[in-house]
Amino acid sequence: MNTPITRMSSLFLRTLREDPADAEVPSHKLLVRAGYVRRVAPGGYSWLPLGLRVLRNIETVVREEMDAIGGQEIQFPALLPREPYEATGRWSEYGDALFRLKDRKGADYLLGPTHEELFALTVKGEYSSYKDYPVILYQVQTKYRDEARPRAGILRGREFVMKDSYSFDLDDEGLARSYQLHRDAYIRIFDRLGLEYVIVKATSGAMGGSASEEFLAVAETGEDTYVRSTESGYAANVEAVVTPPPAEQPVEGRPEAQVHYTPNTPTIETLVDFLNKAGLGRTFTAADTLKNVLVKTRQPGEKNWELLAVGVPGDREVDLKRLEASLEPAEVALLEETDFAANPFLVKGYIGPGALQANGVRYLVDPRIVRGTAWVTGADKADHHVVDLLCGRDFTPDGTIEAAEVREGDASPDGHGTLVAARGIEIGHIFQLGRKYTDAFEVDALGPDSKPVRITMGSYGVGVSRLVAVLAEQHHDELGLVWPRGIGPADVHVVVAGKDEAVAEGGERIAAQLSERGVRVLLDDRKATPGVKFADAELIGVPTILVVGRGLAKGVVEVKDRATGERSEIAVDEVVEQLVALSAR
RNA sequence: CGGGGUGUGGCGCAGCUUGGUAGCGCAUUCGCUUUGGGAGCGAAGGGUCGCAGGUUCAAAUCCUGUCACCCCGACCA
Repeated sequence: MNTPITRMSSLFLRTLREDPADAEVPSHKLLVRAGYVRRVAPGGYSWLPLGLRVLRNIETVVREEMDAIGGQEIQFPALLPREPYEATGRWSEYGDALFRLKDRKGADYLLGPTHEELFALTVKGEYSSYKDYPVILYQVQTKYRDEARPRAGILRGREFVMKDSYSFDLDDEGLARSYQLHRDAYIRIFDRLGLEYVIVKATSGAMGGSASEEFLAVAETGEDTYVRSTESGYAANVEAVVTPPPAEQPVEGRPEAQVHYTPNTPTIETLVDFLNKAGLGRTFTAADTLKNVLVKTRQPGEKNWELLAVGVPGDREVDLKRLEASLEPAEVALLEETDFAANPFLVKGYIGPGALQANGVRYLVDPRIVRGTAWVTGADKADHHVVDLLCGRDFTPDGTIEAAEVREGDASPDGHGTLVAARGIEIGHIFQLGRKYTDAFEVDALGPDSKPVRITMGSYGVGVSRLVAVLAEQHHDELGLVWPRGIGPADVHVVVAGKDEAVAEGGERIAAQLSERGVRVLLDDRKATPGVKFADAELIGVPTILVVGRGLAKGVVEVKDRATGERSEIAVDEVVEQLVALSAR
């Protein structure tokens, strides 16, 4: 029960009065200023004593909730051989984000970005009967990703701590149960941490698999954009929004497509303007036009790029993130001048479905472009557009693709309400992987009928180190950090304010009493002025600040709530009881 | 990889245009004063000015090259 007292006089800590020059977001500035972390390399941070405590506290919450759903903790090396990742294709599919290295013999290794392969192989190695399943295994481990651009301090590093767990089930119902268990556990974890977050539909990215949701912490500084419906519970990462298609229309009896001479109309805006002045007897908007954007794609491991045309309504931009998510795991790049030169049928600014399909270019369109819709689009020669080009009659796309930007005010995909957008930071991601990995390694259990059953798998991640920054992002004010109770580096920060011996002894005595009762105490016993100590206490962000100072002679001390700023004078002989009650979780 | 920016004591910055013995604030050390809101006075330690080459009597400053880092965009816990 007796917890050690942390003395500021000997704590390995130096706070900074000024923001570090390289920090932009509040969490980065404050965690560095308050002495929680220090930068060592781009995307690599060392954890100093206070920071490490917060990290460990978060790990504890995560472990408790994982254990509560029957998860069993194990630990793999971060340094892994190439072969398992070769077997699942991820050695190449993961792309440049994978840290690859060679040992002295020239053998390929990688630093694990996530461990589906190893877990699948391990289960295969140990378990062989249906009686062994289901099982949930997890680890809390340092992961490595060669991020193109680490940023925002520990929010996006190249080395970070992740809790990753994996479920193994005999059938889809079992997988659904394991998925739900994790979903519920994550809700408990993030609730306990006092986070504001949303659960959104997600794309599965490089992991493969089907059902997938993300937990996004609400934060303006977040890198993910998500949308939610104004009227229903629908919420999704913009990358995962599925566009509801309009009704098809009849093709018979519709006006013929007509090519018009449209000089000087290389953009949608100039085109619409021109048509509306051309006396065609109707008004056009950008949404009546069909914009064809050319990109090139390359499958993982391939050398050659392939042309792809994407058709979207002219009033919308192509959202590259959405496009890439749709084409995963293929790489996507915009065309360069040399590509246009090599394909003379592509007339920049006037590309239409005709030339694309005549030249065998794969042509995918936005789901809004359904059979019977009429479009204004390029006529494949400079300064010419075609009007009334009818989908299903004059052109037939090779399929649809989610690539157009999602906008606030768009209809919600579930048919209820419209969408609004906000930003978030991904803190958890849950996947129903299915059998991608168990197929690769032939992970089977022998069923009751003595026939093999292919195991189905789920994978679930929590960004543990990222959570330190996310908490800082959501819980701070202009003075510094404000940790939720139980998560911060201490429960009570005792400030000895005053130089005389009695005050110092009073602080020591209360600190000792608190520690005997299991309260984690940070005791500021430094010979600094009160102003310095108050400022540091506020910067460090322990939830309760206890000031032992001039009131002590009258038998009172001051308790300050860091979050609300509320102060109250409490009798010395009652304060310990009160703080014990406050700090009990 | 594209665009923008920065490299000067531990941290934050000035000096560079117009070459001439490297400076300020914070932090650190010592002394005295001070002690409920980042104290005052005095003293002190600490810098290959990112690196390499060039121009020059002389380079932090000008020229060339190079490296690193940060920020904005494409990847992800």
